[in-house]
This record gives sequence, C-alpha cells and structure tokens, in this order.
Amino acid sequence: MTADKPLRADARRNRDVLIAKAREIFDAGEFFDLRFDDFARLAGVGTGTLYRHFPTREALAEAVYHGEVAALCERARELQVTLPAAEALATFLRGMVDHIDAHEGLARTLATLMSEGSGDLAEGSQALEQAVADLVAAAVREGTVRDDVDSGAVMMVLHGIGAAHDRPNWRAEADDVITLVLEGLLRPQ
Amino acid sequence: MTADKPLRADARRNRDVLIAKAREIFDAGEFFDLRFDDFARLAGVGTGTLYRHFPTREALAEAVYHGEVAALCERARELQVTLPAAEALATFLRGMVDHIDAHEGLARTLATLMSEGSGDLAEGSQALEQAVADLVAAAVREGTVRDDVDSGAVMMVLHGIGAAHDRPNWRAEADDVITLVLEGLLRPQ
DNA sequence: CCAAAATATGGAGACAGTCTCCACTTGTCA
DNA sequence: TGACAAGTGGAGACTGTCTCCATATTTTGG
Repeated sequence: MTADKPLRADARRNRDVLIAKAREIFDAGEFFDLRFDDFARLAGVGTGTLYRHFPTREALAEAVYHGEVAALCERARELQVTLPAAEALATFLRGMVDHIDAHEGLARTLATLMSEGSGDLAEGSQALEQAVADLVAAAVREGTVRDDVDSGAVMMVLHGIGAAHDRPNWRAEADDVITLVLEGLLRPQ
Repeated sequence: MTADKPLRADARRNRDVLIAKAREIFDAGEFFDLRFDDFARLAGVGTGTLYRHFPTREALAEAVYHGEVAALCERARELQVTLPAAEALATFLRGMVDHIDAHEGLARTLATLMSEGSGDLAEGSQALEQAVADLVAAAVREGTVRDDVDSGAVMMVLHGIGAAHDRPNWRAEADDVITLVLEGLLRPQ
C-alpha cells in the first residue's frame, strides 16, 4: 500500500517544506480559508508542484495530521496495556476531547476527512477507527461494557464532536456527550 | 424577524416553483452535486431570480426543509403531551433516526446547516434545538433523566448522526448511538 | 567527470462555478 | 390607462481549481 518509492532529493525537500508550512497555517486556523494556489506561493513552490505532491486540500491535511493521528493510536495502545479496558476506553475518549480542544485544526480536519469518506484519503481515520474498535472490544471481553453495541457508534459520536466544534458551548457539550456514552456503554451491572 | 413583506404575485410564484423543484432534487439526492446556475435553468428561471430569492445554496435548503423541521418540532410537542417525558424523548430520538433514514437529503442538509452555523441560516436548527431542549427539560423535571447534562449534548449527537450519514453501516450505528445516549441519560435509579 | 535518461519544477492559462449588474418586462395602484 | 414600483433573466466579470509542458535539476553508469 505505502509503496515507498524513493523521492528525488529536491522533491523530498519540497514536500517537507509544504507540510511544515501547512502545519503552521493549521495552527493559525487559516487552513480552510486559504486559496490553495496562494498556499503554494506561501510555501515558495509553484502550483504545479503543490498539486503533484498533494492533489487535494484534504490530502495535504491528511499528511499534516498523519503523525498526530498515529500518536493518538499509539496512545490508545499504551492505555490498553496499562489500564483496565473500561478505564482505558474512558481515558482515551476524554483525552480525545482534550486533544481536539487543544488543536482546533484537528477537529475540522477529522470532520472533513471522515465525512469525505472518499476511500483511501481517510486512511488516517481508518487507523483511528481501528484503535477505537480495539479499545471497545477489549472492554467487552473484560465484561465491563455491553456487547450489543458496535464500536462504530462510538466513532460516530466522535465524529459528531469533531463536526460540531463550532458550537458556542462546545467543550462542555463534548464532555457531556462522552459522559453519556460511557454511562450508556457500561454494562448495567 | 420574519417581517412579512407581501411579495408580488409573480415573485411569489417563482419562489414556490423554486422550492418545489428543490424538494424534487433533494429527494433524488442530487442537490449538492448540481451547479446552482443549472438549478435555476431547471426550475425555468434566470440565475438572477434564483440568487435574489435564495442568496446561497444553504438558504434554499433551509427553505425546503423549513416545513419538515417544523413538522418534527410539532411532533415533539405532541409526544410531550401524550407520553411520560422520558418516553417522549426516547420516541422522538428514535423517530428522528427513522426520519433521517427515510429522507437521505435531510441528513446532508441538517449537517450542512449546522456545521455552517452561520447565524440566522441555522434558524431551522434553532427551532429543532429548542424542541429537544424542551423534551430533555421535561424529563429532568420528571426526575427520570439526570440533570447534570446539557441538552446541547443530545443535539451534538444528533448532529453526529446526521453528519456521518454516509458511513457504510449507518443505520445500525445510529440506532446504537441513540441507545447509548438514552441509557446514559436515564438517571441511575 | 560527463553525457543521457529520469525526475521534478513553476506558472501561464484553460476551465468551472458563483454571483452581479442593469436594460427590460411585468404587476400594481389610483 | 398611465406611471411607478417590483421583479426578471442572462451576459459576462470574477474567483478559485487544476493541467500542461518547456525548462531545470538530479541521478546513473560508462
């Protein structure tokens, strides 16, 4: 899938510059407001180069957050090893909200990547989905979480939280949503 | 707010034709794929006329679903009168999923309207939000639903369900989400 | 170290939607 | 019926996206 074709030196350099610049723009929260062509100029490359490396805005967004998403997955795995499954799930979900809160850009990106859903562009969200599925499955095996609910539901909720990030009372509502879901997931003892 | 300025006869006619045509396109699920200008031609009016009546795609979508949302709100009020509050809430939320499932277009529209969030465009969702808030408040008064969770959380979840409507396993996941939320909302007796 | 081949670049301009503007048509009112 | 207000339509300006290819850079192997 990720057939590493060795890029030419200058190509690799340009690619890195693009990603670096994109990350910068992201953190300023201006990524989705910027003309894509202007972005190329800003990064000091021609539009052709930009488009060759990243055929769409989303592809670039994905590249920027590839590491970030990988880190989230990594964290999920860690939690899964060090905590009881139900707690691991809870901690992960709470942490997810924290993370989205801290990185405004991630919210929009995840929302876009997911709702686009267009095949392999959502590769990142695929990984995230798998991580969540694993956490839920472990908790089910442990017996603390009901087994009649698909982990996709949790993903859907996460999606909602990301997509609604511009609601005036976002943070509080997001926390409440997680509370509801966790409460609902715990097997009625 | 809704300062009824009497439209001229032909203007009103055109407006109605536009909405009717839009509803048709919606149900065919092609609304967001269609060039806005082409839509004008399709409805048999000039682009100028289209833009005067509905300055944006979203404004038109809102107009189309204004009635639909009003009906949902009406239904909420009915349920609230005829059922115990907790049941009313549950029935309404389940019905909401049914409704979105039946009208594919509504999902995309609600999602768009909400995530745009741009002021008064979301007037329709405002009404929906109020209806949900009322249902939750009643259930809280009744004592069957916890009082430490804002109704905005429910709205956020609904948002997620709408926004994720293109997930392969949408229906089942949406049902699961509602189950989780309801379970989480019920006051731990 | 020097071709020749392979790879990458950049930006002009084609293209596709969106939206505005205004000369003209249609409705309204006295 | 005349005159004024309200509404129309569509040509074309505008804005952002994306392609194409003559030119430049890197790599390779002799």
